[in-house]
Amino acid sequence: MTVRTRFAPSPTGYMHIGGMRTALFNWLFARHNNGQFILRIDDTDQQRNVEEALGPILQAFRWLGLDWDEGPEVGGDHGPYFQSQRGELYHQALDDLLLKGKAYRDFDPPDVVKADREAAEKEKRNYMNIRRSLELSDEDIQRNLETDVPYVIRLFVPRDEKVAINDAVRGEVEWDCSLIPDPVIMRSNGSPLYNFASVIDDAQLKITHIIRAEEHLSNAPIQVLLFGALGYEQPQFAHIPFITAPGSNKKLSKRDLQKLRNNPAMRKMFQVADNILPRLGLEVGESVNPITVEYYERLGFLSEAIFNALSRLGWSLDDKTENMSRETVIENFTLERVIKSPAGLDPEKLMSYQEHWMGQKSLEEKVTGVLPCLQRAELISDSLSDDDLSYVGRVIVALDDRLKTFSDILQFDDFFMSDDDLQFDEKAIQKRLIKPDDALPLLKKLREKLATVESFDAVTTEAMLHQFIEEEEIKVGQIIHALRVAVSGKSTGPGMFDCLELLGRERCLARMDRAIGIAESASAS
RNA sequence: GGCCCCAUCGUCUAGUCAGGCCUAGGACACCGGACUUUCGAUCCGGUAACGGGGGUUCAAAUCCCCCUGGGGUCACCA
Repeated sequence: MTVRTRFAPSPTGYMHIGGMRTALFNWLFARHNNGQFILRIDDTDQQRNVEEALGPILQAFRWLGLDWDEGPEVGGDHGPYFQSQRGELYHQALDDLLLKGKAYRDFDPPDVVKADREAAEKEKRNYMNIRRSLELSDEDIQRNLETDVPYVIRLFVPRDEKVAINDAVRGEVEWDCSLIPDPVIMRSNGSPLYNFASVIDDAQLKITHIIRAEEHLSNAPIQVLLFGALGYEQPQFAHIPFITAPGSNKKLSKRDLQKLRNNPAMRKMFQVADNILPRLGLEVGESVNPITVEYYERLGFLSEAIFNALSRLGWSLDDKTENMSRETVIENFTLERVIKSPAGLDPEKLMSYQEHWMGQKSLEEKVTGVLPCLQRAELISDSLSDDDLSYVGRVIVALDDRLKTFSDILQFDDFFMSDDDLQFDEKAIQKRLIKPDDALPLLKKLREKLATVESFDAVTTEAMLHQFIEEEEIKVGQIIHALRVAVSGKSTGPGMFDCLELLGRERCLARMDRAIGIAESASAS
């Protein structure tokens, strides 16, 4: 039998990282078993524009490299793949259940049901719905229908039975039906509820394995009952652990976005977003934040890294392998190696995957990755000459592994700013140019020497600087920090002489003049 | 509260089903050292865990029971 798995996102306008991980496991299981992965869209009661809200979600799938065999854009033999278009199928199933007596119309108005529930709560007993409508005669029911008395349809739960699943990750889990109230499967307005629609869809789409997050475990008994009542075979369930916020064991939720900001492990991710996103013309919000996939794409993370990190949330290959390619994960992914306990998202671990995969990238790939960031931040023009490209390449070579995400290039914007626009870090100027008494005189002397050095390549300037140090009888540290601040505006950066060579003589001298001017006027006042 | 799930270093996890190879392995983080003009990187080294209590057994992280702790879910949401 062909393995078929699915993921059923609601068109919300963003892809949650936890949902992405669930989708990934479904996709991996399908790919590992040469099966099919289906995307189905849960767009019942959607007010917003579905197509627009679906865009970022499909984009997240494409970015991560998760292709789907059936679903939006690609179609398939089991469609439609939008729940909103499957209404007819739900009603056929409903009629079937009603006919077989497996479901019934409940004419109790909502306030009566609510009162029942409150009464049970008050008496501290378990609420079970009172099946008053089951007492109705056929004539009563007929009359109710003719006079349009509103009703919902409930599944008739056989209270003397037990339901069980053999979960692929959790093993045998059993529920006592005597504790399960009859669930509503169709609203009074005629629309189906999730638990019901989902079962119909899964059955009709011939889904063999339902892989979903643990929070759905309590939906399982009802769905199992539904599969049985409809005469469908029960699919294999696999309830994978949900993802928790760093240092917590609570489910990572979009509702706790503000709380996450204060989470020590997440703080850095938000700070990066606050600093970088505006420069890219974006801002932190519902759709772009550390728990959405778009955040990582926008900030120039590698999809290989996110794929790797997501794979490791609740799954491992063995006792030591951490860095895995898509192929390796597909080849080795089994539900057997999915863990039961919650999986915590660790931004630092994620970053270590990112560093690993960035290290695998060629210079060309890095240039390509960095360009959109530079262009969006208007640090480089949209029409690039070969010289521009090779300059970006040389900067990246100098940056070496300081470039961890593509957007990190913005931290080294001094290579791309004009000499007049360059911002000097005030603290750095203070510490390196103003505070040491000898800094300014030395820097001025060095400036004159640099102006006359015959070539401005890294080797020559380095040799020159060492000669300068000997002549002045100083240590490297007494001049090089001042030089760095003067030339880049910052106190840290790539190798000093690489920086000089990249910028070239004219730009270095111009920047040194500006820095000297700033420092002098600051110390004068 | 009912039902259900879970429990190994600070974190993610290997080991649990088929008890001994576990003086509990790896990774991230952290601490120290080396290198270094800064930052970063790299290389060496180090600290650090089986929630508690009972069993079973020659032997328990692993099997059984109880306790404790944490979590999920209880809609005419998905």
